[in-house]
Amino acid sequence: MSDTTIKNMEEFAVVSGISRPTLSKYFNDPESVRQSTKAKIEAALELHAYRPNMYAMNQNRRSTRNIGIIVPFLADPFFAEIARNIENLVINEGYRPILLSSHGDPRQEVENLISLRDIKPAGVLLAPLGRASNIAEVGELCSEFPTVLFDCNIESLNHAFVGHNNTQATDIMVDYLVRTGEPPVYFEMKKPPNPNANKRRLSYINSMERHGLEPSIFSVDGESWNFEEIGYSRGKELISSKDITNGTVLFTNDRLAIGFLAAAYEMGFRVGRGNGCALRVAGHDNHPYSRFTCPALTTVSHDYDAISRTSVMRLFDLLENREGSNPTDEQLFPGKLIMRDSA
Amino acid sequence: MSDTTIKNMEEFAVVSGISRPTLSKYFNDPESVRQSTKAKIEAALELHAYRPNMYAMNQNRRSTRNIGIIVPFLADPFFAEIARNIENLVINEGYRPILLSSHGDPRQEVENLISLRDIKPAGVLLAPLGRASNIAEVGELCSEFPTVLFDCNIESLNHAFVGHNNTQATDIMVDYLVRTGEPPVYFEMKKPPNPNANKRRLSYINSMERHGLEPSIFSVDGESWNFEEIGYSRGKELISSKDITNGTVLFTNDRLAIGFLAAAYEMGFRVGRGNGCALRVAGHDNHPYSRFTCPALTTVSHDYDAISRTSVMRLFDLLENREGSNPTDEQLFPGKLIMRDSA
DNA sequence: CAATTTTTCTTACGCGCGTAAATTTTTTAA
DNA sequence: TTAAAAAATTTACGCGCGTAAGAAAAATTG
Repeated sequence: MSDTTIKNMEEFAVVSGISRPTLSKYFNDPESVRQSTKAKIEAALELHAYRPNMYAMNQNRRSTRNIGIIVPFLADPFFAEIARNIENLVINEGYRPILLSSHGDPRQEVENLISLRDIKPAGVLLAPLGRASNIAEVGELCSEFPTVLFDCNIESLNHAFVGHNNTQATDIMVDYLVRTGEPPVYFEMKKPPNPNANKRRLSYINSMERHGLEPSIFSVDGESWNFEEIGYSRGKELISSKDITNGTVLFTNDRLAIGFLAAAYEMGFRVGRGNGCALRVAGHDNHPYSRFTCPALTTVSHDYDAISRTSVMRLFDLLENREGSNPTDEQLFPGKLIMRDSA
Repeated sequence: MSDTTIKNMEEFAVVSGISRPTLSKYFNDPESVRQSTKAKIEAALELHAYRPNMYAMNQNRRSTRNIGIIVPFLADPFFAEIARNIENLVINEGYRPILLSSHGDPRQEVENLISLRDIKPAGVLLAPLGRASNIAEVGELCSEFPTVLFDCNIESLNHAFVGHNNTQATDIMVDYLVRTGEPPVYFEMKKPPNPNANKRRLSYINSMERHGLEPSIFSVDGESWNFEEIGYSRGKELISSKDITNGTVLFTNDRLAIGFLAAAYEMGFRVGRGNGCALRVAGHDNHPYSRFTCPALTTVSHDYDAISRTSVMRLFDLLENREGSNPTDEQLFPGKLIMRDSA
């Protein structure tokens, strides 16, 4: 590497012997110039470290290569994993992911949407908070930039969406539980932050009725994203009051189940499907920690890979051809039963 | 809101009746203009939605208001929490946090450092991967931008650092365990990705010797960040081979302990300090999930709040006054014993 | 080899804003 | 009321790059 510091494209044009407009072309797409000049440029690049100024580039570009990614709660390993997947896919497309978390707070979500506008993203991948989301703001964003919703749909927007088939997933779980033991009662939050919970509850009810069984639902208080805490404290109450002492409990999501398992353990109730187990417990999501609960949690997994891959793919469809694949399509991927020791 | 769309500061100057240079001043610091003009501007802002183009701003500014934040592994709720704290503090200072995760991969860490350069951050808060970090690259970044390291120091850089007092924290845990039961054996990874682990091991050894006890260490294989998996599988092996059947086990970190607890549970070993418990288990970090293990995990907490607050504070010290508070200082905050049921 | 196509070069302008200098206006102090 | 200080205005240039248009050079074709 040489000692001369190149501070702009003009200077790099001099040392590389390539004109600035051609360099500009190269940096926007290395394949758009002749092989021989590409080679020259890259040779010069080896000698004189230079990178175009991102702000100057994006100022004039019709479109930046930024892709906004908003998830509702990054401290949840579930979303952290999905975000990580999506980030990598976006990078592989030669774009620049900007990851933002709403931290479970609708105001933060709106803040994030505003931040995104500053960044003038080429497109955005948005997993909305759901029930609490500011639908008007989200709708505006969707019409402002090419956007794909994932994980949680806002149906009134009638916008491109890819996610998990909550109905089918709950269904196979109920089937499994009914087939292998006591039919499940259902444990959920009265006001779930995420509307997927509604789909899951309905699916539970339908499945139970299809089996000729009476649905039974515990709707507990709690509004935040502290699911483990809610599962733990409400679970303890229900066990104390003898509302739950045996049988099978199906939880809206793994995190509630994780909290409940802690409560059951603490109160001396053995969970599992073996002899001497009072309770069976099942979750939903295949949370990264569900393998390490005591006992390991039986759950339904999302098709993480298909969902993230398809979200990104559909976004780039939008970017390249706005008329392309039906932009209001909802695309769902089936869940997969993960049998472990808890049920 | 009016129907006229303002597309740049020039146009906004016309409709607001304020000159462009004054507007520029206002947007860089609303308090830098007279109250009366500030009021006029904000009145106009109500009528004509306008936001300065971020790219054009940052292109010419001596310094952007971007603050880069790099954490080693965002899918770990531990870092997710810290990152969330820091983000909020940065926003409160009127800056713009850019959060990047290295996903446990040193190459990704270098990628992140390079990405940061593009963004021309005013400053950066970096929690390095540690042992695997590319020290040369990190060092360059430190000299290029005002930087504060946190969580994990790279001592050879001799750079501003704020973190957890691993030595003291391990010490109080060993004290507690020795005082209340069997002295602990130590469980760690042979090649821990994070060098804090070395401090903890040394502290364990010292503490034990101070008590006149023989240190005993299990160094298990495994190099990745799948700590739970490692704790689980290695734990199962050690229990099977009867290397661990009773007594007290102190783990380098909570995530290893979480995995081990799952293994112990599966193999029918009861953990806790009550009667009928074969094993006591203790962790380190006060991981967000450590409250919900079976049994709840006794651990040592970082002073999350002080660490994130101080990191941000010291970065802004650097920003405002490069000569200020000794930039090579290492600042440690003591850990706090969290007694729960596992030990 | 000439004719055609493709690529590069030269020239020039614009993006939206920061910022400096000189001037004018407004506010504050005396 | 007047002088001094503070703030706003006008004017003008620059940041680093995108991009358009016409000329020139290089590669491809027959």
